[in-house]
Formats: sequence, C-alpha cells, structure tokens
Amino acid sequence: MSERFDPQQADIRWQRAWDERQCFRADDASDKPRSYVLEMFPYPSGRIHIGHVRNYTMGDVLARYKRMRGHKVLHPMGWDAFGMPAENAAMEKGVHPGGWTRENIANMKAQLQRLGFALDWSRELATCDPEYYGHEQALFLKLYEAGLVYRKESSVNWDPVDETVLANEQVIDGRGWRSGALVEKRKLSQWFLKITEFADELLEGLSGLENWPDKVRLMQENWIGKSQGLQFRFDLSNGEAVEVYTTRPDTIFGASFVAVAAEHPIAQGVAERSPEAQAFIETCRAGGTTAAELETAAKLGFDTGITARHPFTGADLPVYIANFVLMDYGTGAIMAVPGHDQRDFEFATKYALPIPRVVAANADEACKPFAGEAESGDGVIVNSDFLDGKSVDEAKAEVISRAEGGGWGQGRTVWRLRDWGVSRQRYWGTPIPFIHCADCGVVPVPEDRLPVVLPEDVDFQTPGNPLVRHPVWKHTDCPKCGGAAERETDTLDTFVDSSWYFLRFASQPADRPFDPDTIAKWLPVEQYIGGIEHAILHLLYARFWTRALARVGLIDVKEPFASLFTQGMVTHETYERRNPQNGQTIYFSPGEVDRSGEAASLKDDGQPVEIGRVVKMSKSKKNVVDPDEIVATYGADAIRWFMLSDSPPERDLPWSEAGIEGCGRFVQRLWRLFARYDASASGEDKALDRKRDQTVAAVAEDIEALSFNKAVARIYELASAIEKAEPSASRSAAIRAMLLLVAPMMPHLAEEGWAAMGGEGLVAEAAWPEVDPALLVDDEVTIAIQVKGKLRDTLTVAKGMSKDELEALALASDKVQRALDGAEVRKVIVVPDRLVNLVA
RNA sequence: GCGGACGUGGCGGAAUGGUAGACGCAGGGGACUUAAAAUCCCUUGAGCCUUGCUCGUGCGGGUUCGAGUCCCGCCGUCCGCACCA
Repeated sequence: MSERFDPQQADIRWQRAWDERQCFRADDASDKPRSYVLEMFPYPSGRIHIGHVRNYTMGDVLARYKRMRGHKVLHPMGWDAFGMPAENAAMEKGVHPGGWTRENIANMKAQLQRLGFALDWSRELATCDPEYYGHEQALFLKLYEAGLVYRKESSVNWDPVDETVLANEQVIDGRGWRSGALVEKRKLSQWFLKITEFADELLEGLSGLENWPDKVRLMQENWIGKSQGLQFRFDLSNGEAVEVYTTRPDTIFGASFVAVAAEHPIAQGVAERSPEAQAFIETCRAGGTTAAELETAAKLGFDTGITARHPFTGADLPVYIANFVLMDYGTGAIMAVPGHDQRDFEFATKYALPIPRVVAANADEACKPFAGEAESGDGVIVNSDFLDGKSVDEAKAEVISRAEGGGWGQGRTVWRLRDWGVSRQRYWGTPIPFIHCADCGVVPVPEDRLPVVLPEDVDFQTPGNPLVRHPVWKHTDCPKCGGAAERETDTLDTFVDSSWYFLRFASQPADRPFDPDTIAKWLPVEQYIGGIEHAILHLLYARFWTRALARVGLIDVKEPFASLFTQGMVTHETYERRNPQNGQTIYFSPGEVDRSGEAASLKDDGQPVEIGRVVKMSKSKKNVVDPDEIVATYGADAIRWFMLSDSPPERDLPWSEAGIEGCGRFVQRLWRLFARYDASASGEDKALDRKRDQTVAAVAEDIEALSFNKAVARIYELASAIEKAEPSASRSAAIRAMLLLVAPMMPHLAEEGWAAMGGEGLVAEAAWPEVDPALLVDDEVTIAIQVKGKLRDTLTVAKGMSKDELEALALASDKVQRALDGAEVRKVIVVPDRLVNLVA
C-alpha cells in the first residue's frame, strides 16, 4: 500500500468501476426488500451549491447503506428545469433559456458525478424535456376531466413598463425590480387546481405521516387552517346586507364595528360614489400583496358612513374599509371585536372606536380595563346579555344555534387553504394544453396532439410574454369545430413539475406518464430529504397531486413520502468592511481573505477585515465556497465527510477551512489505519471486539435515524481504539469492519482500501458487517454516587449488581463519607447500573 | 402580523429525568526533524482557600431525591407566508 491515499486518481478510478458495473441501477423486478431514497431534485442554476452536496451526501449514505443491507435501491436524480432564472439569463445575456438550462445541467451533472454519488443515471429526467412535460400535460387534462381544474379571475402584479407579470419576489417596495415602475394589480383569467377539495383529506393524512418532522406537519396543519365559525348577515343602513365570517361568535356582543376588504363589493360600491373611498382603495392596492406585508402594514381604514345593525343589540356599528381584511379568506368582511383580537384592537385604538370587554378571567373582572392589547385567551363571557357566565365554547355553540334558528346565519367550516393558481404568464414552463375557440370556448388539446411543445425561436429583447408575441405558435385550429383558434399562452407553475417527478423516476414508459404496477413496486418514497423551505408548498402540492392522481385511478398511492427529513443550511462566516463614504458594507469572499487564528485580513492589502455573522451562503454576501475547488484539493470523500460531521443534519452546518482540512487529514488517517491490516495476524483482543461490534451496531442505528454526526463521532472513537491496539486477529477484524462502516460515507477510500486488503469485488456491492449480539452488552458499568443529588464518586462494578450491594458500596466510599460529614442518610435512591443517590 | 423552530466551553456539538461538555475544530505544551511539512503524545468550561471545593446548559420562577431534558413566564436569533425554487 502506498503512503498516501491519492483522491484525485482513486475517485475517478472507482467512479468508472461503478459505472462499468452499473452498480446503482435500480432493478424493478428484484424481489429484495425495496428502498426508494430521494433527495429533492435541484434547479439547474449552473453550479452545484454546497447545500446540494450536503443534501445528496445524506441521501447517498442512506442509499449505499441500504444496498449493503441487501435492499434493492432506487436512488435517482433529475432537474427541476423550468423557471424564471432561465428567462432572466435570456434577457441579460441574450442566450436561449433551453440552451442555457441544458448547459447548466451538463455542468452540474459532471459535478455530481465527481462527488461519487450512487445514483441511477439511467432514470435521469429534466422537467423541460417535451417528453416529461408532455406527460404532465396529459395528467393535467385527466385532472381537468375529473373536474379538478377550472378558470377564474385572479389578480397579478403587473409591471406597466416591462409589460409583464411579476412574481412576489420581483416586487420590491411596491415597484418592479427591473423597471422600478409602481406595480399595479391586474385581473386576469387564470387556471386553478382544486386543492381545497382535498383540504380535509390532506389534513387527515398528516396524522398518518409519523415519520415526518412534527414541525412540518404542524406547519401544514396551520396552512390548511381548518376553522369552525359562524357566517352571518348584517343588515346595512343603505338597504344592502353584508355577510361576515367569524371564528369567535362567542364575542359577538363585543363587536364595535364592521370591516370589509378593499376589493369587497361593498367597498367598490362606496367608491363609485366617493372619490375619497376610491383614493383609499387605491392606497391599499399600492401596498404590497403578500400576506406578510398586508399584516405588518399600519392599520388603515376608511369610514364608509354606512352602519350595520347588530343582530342582538340592534346597535348601529360603523362599516369601515380596512387594509388588514383579506378578500381571500372567509367572506372578505368581518365583525371586529377589538377587545379580543389584536388587529381589531390596533384599528379601534387608532380610530377611537369602543373596545368593550366580553371575555374575562372570571365574572368579577367584567369591567377590568385592557392592558394595551387584546385578550384572545379563554375565559368566561361577560357583558353579553344571555351569554353571560358561559364558557367560550358554550357561547360559540349558543350563538351559532340562535343565528341558525333566526335564519340570519349558520355555522360554517372555513379553510385558510386556497385553490392553487397554476397559471404563469411566462415562456419557460409547461404549456397549459388548452385552445381558445371563439365558437367552442375553452377546449382541451386532444391526447393524440400532445405534447404541446414550446417554440424554440423566441425573443426576449422585447417586453412581455414571448408566447403571446410569437408570430405563429399560438395560432391553431379548434379540435372541436376545426375553425381558427388560439392556444393558451400561460404555462404551468413549476411546482406542478415537482409534484409528480418522483412517480416518473419510479416508472418511465414512453407512451404514458408511468405504469401503476411499477409505481406500486417503489412508492411510497422510503426516505425523502430536502430543505425546510419546502415544508409547506412543495410538499403539500406533491401530496395533493398524488391524491388527485389516485382519485382519478391512475395510481394506488395516497401519500408519496413515507418519511421526510428536512436538512439545515450550510453557513459561512462573512468578511466585511464598511465603506466610509456611504456606510455600505463591502463583502469579501473566503478566497480573498487570510484567515488564521482569531483575526482575518485581506490578502490584497494585509489590512484587517471584520469577521461578520455566520449566515446562509449567498452570492450577495460572497460567503460561498465552490464544491469543485474543495474536491480538487481534498477529494470527494473529504467533502462528503465534512457534510456528515459535527452538526446534526437538521441544523445549520457552518463551513470552515479548518474543518475541511481536518476531514482531509482523517481520510489519510484512515488510509494509514487500513495499511495496518494483516490477514495473518493472530491473537484475540476482547475489548476491541466489543468496541467493534458496538460501533457497527450503533453506526447502523445512527444512519437509519440519519444522525450522521453521531455515527461520525463513533467512527472516530473506533479509529482511536484501533490505533491504540496491538496487532492481533481482532485488530485486523476491526480494521475490516471499519472499512465497511465508512464505505457509505467515503466510498472511494473504502474501495481503494478494499482492493489493497484483497477484498472480493467492490465494496459498493459488499454486505454490512454482522455483529455478535453477545458482544453488544458490557459486563461492567460505571455507577455515579451522589450525595443530595451531587456527584461525589463513581464506582465501576459488575453489571446487574443488586440495589443493596450498590448502596453498601456507596456508603463505604471515603468521598461519600466526607461529603456526608456525619449527617444521617434519610433516603436512598438506587437506579441499578446507573447511580446511587444518598439523601441526607 | 400570523405560523414554525432554535438557544450547552473560544467554535460545531454529545447527553432513555440519572456522572454536563462524548467526538471534532481551534488553542497551549512536548516528541520526531538540521529545519519545516506530515505524524504522534499530553493538555484545554470558569473561579478558588487546588488530596479538593464552588459555580456553570439564554434570563426568571416552579415540579423532583435529582432538570440541559418536564411545566409557567420572559429575552434573543433564524425560517415560511401562497408568482423564487
């Protein structure tokens, strides 16, 4: 064996060997137990980000481990290839989105392959392939036939200068990110998927997802937002009526005004007669459209002069147009109860409206003033006529039943979840397969005319959607009447593409999206791994598509991901200086900075730079490192090892130069350790045998729990134990076991060592080491001896010693006697094999 | 604003309610070397009256023989919010 392990040679050699043997091809037909390991597929931005390396390393370790445990493994990779960055590149650099994307894919694929991931590349797909999106169009039409697709008016962010629809992230302080023009809301007829029809199912289904993080289930539950409440009618002073929805009918006597959204018909009606109201609505429209902006904006209102008659008291309540009322939720109008809702409280304070108390801790506190904020907690109803003294729940039921009895309202379940708008007024996406005919209306493209393929010859130098401007593409004939007609020019949200790719990975016939029998052989995904940022949207949409496809009979799976893991981000220090002229922060990349010991200085001028916070790697802060450079310096195994070390995988991982150097050193240390392997060594080292099998068992558990950082720590311990041991058959066995333990994590090193030790075939096809259960239990344990809960001594005793013996041994300890200092022992707590606590 | 998480040495972190700080990084000391790199060994929470003692898991309370872990109340940081992927 040579002195040093040379990753640059070894990595490539073994990657070739795996490729030649097709080691990682998933075999549909095998009757081994199955494992579908999937990481969220990347957007082909051009370069692999270190976060990808972390994500795919985790999946790779699991996939390789499962294969060692005798499973057939499906571990595929593909590209979430549609989306805005390609169009931005087209506008900025004059390149074609398709060409740009395919070039990026080729680059990133090479980068992934250089990292040695055990992927089945034969199943690679890109969502921008007509083959893929053609099947997607077919599925979309199936959902249309099932009544799950419809069109309705919906507003978008319109940039009047660029003549384009903007995504929320492209709107900055109410202005278009490129043009700087004030963004308008514009109503368009758009395509929607009826996810709300599955709201109950998606909510119920969460309880079965035991291997999902609780936090993700909770976030989805809140997102779906089931609420039981009362919808009822206020008669208005102008002869009209307004329907409001409230989740707190128990507080109805605390209502002091009524508020409607700016888009509400009542508000629109008032605006027709009042220029001031019109102006107010305009102000609301100018504000941001996102929920966060709406809800953090200062509460603003406009008194319409209309009043609403309270159904119980007959009081006249003022009706306001308010910027914090959402048109999309409930009825777009609310009864405002300032005492018990914080938003209403702020509004009432601002406009000097009454803030009555109708819930109190007890009846004696019926007149207690509010401490500067609303009280939304539980309590007893006060100041509410017939509701006085009732609990919140009793009062809710009572009010609903009276409203229903009186015919002016009824109990209603309302969901926060809204239908999914999938229309995008963009080129680089899946064309929505419909045709608009003047005579026949909106007509689906017949299946035999799919796919509807994007035109290649498009121009991004003029504003607007290239599909709309294209000279011929949209002109076609109506499938029904044969007359001249136009194609739909909207494309699908890219979340649609990622809502079924895991099915296509499992089965990819040419003539259909997938084959249900093959799907049944792989799905559900055993382990799905990706970023927490997808906790709600992507994961909810994918769950919805799976259920929708099951409903139309295409598959027999309801939940796509049996187990979900959300990994943390990779972070890095920032290096910065403040520009004294304008106070702006200038960032420097790690490559520009000399970072030794406590301080950091700029290589260029030798002057210090400030070490900023450790934050998510981003181009704007320049705190990024390039995986390629790391691989070129340290090899694939070192970067993989870094990704698994130290930080728990669900938490952020701070990148550091020192850390990767340490990983590089450990690769070499293991190599030297493998060099000590001696098949002919004899002699037994019982303690090492024990350590070996305990480590093998623990690492297996850790990998299955994705606790890679713990597995790494145990591997370090075993390495130290082997290094300290004298040559023996036990030591050689431990070295061999060590090699197999690290094989999923550092596969190139493992192959190289395996070959050097004279192992059969490839480690990639080897089995996980067996353990002797008898070796897993220690025969001695260390017992903590406490006096009054404080540690005073430890004793090493035979495992399983009786309570009485332990107590006697504890009392016999000098240290214990000194700590007791003659005090009488009143109580003794003995936990066998753990501790003795003497309470004086 | 609403929803979700997180908080332990200089740093990343470990710890079924039972010995806080495993393991790694960084630091200090030493060996080897003409020297360096590499490697190996020792050491490293703070304080003190140093055979040992006291304090110590964001802050303040509580439950318990015993709390990093459970409960209540704060503070701080981060993530998501429906057209970014």
